[in-house]
Amino acid sequence: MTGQVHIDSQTKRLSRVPLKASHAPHILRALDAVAAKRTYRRGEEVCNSTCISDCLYRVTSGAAKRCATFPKGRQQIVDLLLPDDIFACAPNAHHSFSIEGAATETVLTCYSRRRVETLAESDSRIAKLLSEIAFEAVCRLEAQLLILGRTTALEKIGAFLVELSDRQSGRSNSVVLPVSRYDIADYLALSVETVSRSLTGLKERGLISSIGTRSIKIIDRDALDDVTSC
Amino acid sequence: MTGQVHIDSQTKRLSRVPLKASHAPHILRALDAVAAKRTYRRGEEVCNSTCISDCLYRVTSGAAKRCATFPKGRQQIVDLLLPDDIFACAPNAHHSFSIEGAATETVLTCYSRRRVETLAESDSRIAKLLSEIAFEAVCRLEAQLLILGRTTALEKIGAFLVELSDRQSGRSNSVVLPVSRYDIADYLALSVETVSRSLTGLKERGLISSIGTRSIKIIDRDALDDVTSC
DNA sequence: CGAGACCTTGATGTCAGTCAACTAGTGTGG
DNA sequence: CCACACTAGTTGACTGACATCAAGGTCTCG
Repeated sequence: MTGQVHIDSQTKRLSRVPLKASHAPHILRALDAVAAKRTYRRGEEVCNSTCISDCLYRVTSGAAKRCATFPKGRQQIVDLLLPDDIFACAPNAHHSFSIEGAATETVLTCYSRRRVETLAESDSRIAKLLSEIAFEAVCRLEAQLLILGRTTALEKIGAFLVELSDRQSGRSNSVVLPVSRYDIADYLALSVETVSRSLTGLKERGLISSIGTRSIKIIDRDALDDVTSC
Repeated sequence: MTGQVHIDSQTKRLSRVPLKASHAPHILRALDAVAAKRTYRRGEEVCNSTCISDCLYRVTSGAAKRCATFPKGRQQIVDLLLPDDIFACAPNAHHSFSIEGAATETVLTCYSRRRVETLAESDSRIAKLLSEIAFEAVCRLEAQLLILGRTTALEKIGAFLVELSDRQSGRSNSVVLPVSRYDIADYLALSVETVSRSLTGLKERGLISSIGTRSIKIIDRDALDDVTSC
């Protein structure tokens, strides 16, 4: 399917390979002529689950977040959408979700969902594409679930950085944080303070270094993997 | 799609409706003639992500768990499969999953995945069914994510019971725990002791009562929802 | 310059993990 | 039949980690 497992012969460790082996974005891009592009600012709402959107979105640049709001106000980010991720705003019986821009500038390409679904009925490749989109969503959610399942904040932050690094550039050691610490906190179910403290903790241990507040360099990836694995 | 939102006029609260509005199990059941049934015992492995299975499973009775094992031994249950849930064992680049029987007796119906996928290419209803299966998986994962995202153990346990109640009988107030406390702990990323303590805590508050160890009655659902919502 | 969002650090209380002990049920084999 | 081992569940004592509250710092934008 999408993404493959490679065994790094040196470290005998499962190395992460970006999941972008999918050709779904490529196929969708063929429809860009009839698609609409829009730029969203941080916090600007793309859509929410009360209004059933007739759109399929592809992140072109920046980042979007799908978040659920608990009755007492706390937010939980359920999915972090990065460039080339495709998503729709499905209604959900149990919770109300909203999708917002998360980076300072987020560009989304919007495809007519009905059109794509109609195409899917005659073209099995499009149908397969829809399955693949869902499959990738499952993969992202599983990955986040495993991050949330970790016990300590350091493990969560470490795993988050590793995941982000994999999803972004694949092999490079520099990670760009597209979202604020507050969003990271909502993503990891931590408080902002703990996020901040954990990052400085990783710096003090010499595992990462920061270039500004929004860019991080992974110095000792093996040690980071050790911290991460619980 | 699957599942609908009803507003309970009395309580003005979003009431949960089972997601089983899906007709996917129904369609698949039409294939039961060419499907294989098997019974699994607790802990028995159905398949794991190293061997790519050519099967699509439907839970007929009992319960199955999809779990990931962290390097240092801890287990995280990533998906809890209850009767009429459909799942496959997809390979995952990042983690190794295994699917095991979780109830004492779990019956799975196994369909040929290749056959279903071939059917999907000619029959758009089958293709849609595959999308729907994925969509339901996304719903389950999102629900679990929101449970894991809660802060206190009481909230997690409460939300877990509510979710289980919804997925099982819909409206009845009795919840059958198909899995052990240990599995609940792995599902909620808690320790067994905390699971036990939280359950007795809910009992002491008079929100639930237990009939044996594996069956629970929800006494005060509103109060349980209050505990749950953070 | 001031306002506001974003980030960091410190002090403190609470909650959950860990270790340990105990009970109950279940199955096995002599 | 009983002794034994094993699994499942519960409860208690203790410690460590995270949330919370509070304060101060940095940056951007009007």
